[in-house]
Amino acid sequence: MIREAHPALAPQRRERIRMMIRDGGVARVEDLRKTLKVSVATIRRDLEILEEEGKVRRVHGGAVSTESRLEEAVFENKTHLSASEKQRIAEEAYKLIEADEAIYLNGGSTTLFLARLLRDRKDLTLVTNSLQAAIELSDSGPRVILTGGELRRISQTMVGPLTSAVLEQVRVDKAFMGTMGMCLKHGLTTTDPNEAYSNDVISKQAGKVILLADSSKAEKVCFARFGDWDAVDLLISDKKLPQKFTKSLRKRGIKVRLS
Amino acid sequence: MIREAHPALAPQRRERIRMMIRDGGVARVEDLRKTLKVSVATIRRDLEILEEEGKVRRVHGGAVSTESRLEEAVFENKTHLSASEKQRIAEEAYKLIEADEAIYLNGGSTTLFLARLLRDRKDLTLVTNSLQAAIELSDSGPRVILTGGELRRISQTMVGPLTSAVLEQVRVDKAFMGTMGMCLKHGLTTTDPNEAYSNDVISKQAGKVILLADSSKAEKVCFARFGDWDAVDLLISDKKLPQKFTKSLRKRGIKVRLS
DNA sequence: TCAAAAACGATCAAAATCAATCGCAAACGA
DNA sequence: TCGTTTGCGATTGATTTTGATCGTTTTTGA
Repeated sequence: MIREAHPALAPQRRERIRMMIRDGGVARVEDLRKTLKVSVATIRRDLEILEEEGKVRRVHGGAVSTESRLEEAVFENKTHLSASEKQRIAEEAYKLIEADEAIYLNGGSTTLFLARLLRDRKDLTLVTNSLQAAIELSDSGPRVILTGGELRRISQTMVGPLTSAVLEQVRVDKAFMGTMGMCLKHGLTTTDPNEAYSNDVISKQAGKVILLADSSKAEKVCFARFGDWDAVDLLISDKKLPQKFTKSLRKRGIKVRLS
Repeated sequence: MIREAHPALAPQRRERIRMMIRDGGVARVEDLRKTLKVSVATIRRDLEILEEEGKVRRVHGGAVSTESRLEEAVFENKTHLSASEKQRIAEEAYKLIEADEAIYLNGGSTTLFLARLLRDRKDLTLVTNSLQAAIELSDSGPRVILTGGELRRISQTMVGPLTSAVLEQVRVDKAFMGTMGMCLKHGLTTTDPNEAYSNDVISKQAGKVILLADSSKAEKVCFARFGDWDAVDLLISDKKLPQKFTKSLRKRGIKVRLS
């Protein structure tokens, strides 16, 4: 029987399960097994304990949350839509992060996936305007710096003029940015002008700007424009991204990586 | 048997272990052994001592922090310790809030109770450095403005120099402040200097400073001093507060209300 | 309604971790 | 100098955790 080299401590693992179930509302045993890299037996035992503690309720195939959290339908649905693409994009992005770097994550489901990968990276400094990312890393992981500002409920991010007060005082090596829309002609767009403004500010403070966007975002245009393609160093997307899109960007000197 | 040339003194080593566990939330025996270059037996003995002192909780494979949220029970216990007093104090404080006001809440369990009472107050603007308060009100309630800054894991608050960048740009009608210690002689104190500094800054930006502290805080002194009794307009506490305490404050022109 | 598939629970063995014990070496005081 | 104390490392048997197996139960879909 081969055991993991440096397994997480049991309470750590259970806490993570609890978080996943709380945030997602539900979790399947199989998904937990893959994420945590332990056997289903262990997952089941953990769920049993968590159920005794009243933190989750077991059902056939997994468990559901008892601590009904904020999680509104809108946000969650978006997270699970094309979740596997987002996961792969996040994993690809993770490879770019070197030791002791300072990075920025904005709000959005793709960047949240990336945040979850940072749990064991105590060497990093993470700057973010995403409340969800902060919650995810609130018990362990990198040094976390929140931007502050007004809480925008629908996206669970901090935005507005106050945000830039903090942003202007930090420098990050890499900014990983999710976006709502990316269009060759109209550039990068999101729904809220305040959100756009924050993205703009941090782009200028970042050594490299790395755009994380699955193919569903291609040629979409939202209300508020931010940055410009020129500011982007690298786009990480999935294989369904139209060839034309990739080509055009590369012609402009923007690297494109498809996971 | 080969011993290290200049081994750290035992208490030094234990302090280091305690710090590592506090910062990281957890530590495994094997990792500690490699870091500190002593045998596992020694690590275990140290953990045993630290557990007796209540500083860590041992688990199979290592130990977890008792101060972090990982060990939910402890945090919850602290919240529930004299919970009814805190609840009543919060309710009393709530009565002071008028329509359309801007208020500030710092971190702490008492202010968290107050935050929970604000769920239906869409007219208010809430400024806070407490992640927990923000989560509590993340789906509905007042306009929420977070201060930003570095996330302090133990208290789940945002602190440090970056915080003041935002704080200096806002004005609030009333600041509701929890504290760790209040002493007639040594003033108001908390455990972390950064936390203290944030409290200081907002005190100056507030129309009225209202201290929320149950009687267990009386005559307690912690490490980092903030503000001063002169800055406080009103103290809300419970009936167990020593008479002498109440009298002395009133003589100084500070209102005291016992719920 | 029935059969295949998936998930479950119980059980056992391997591996990691733990606790108890011993002995050594340095520090200390008489 | 000598005995005592203290801290540490090593050994060994016990305990805990984990993964795999297998028979049973639940779900799913025809």
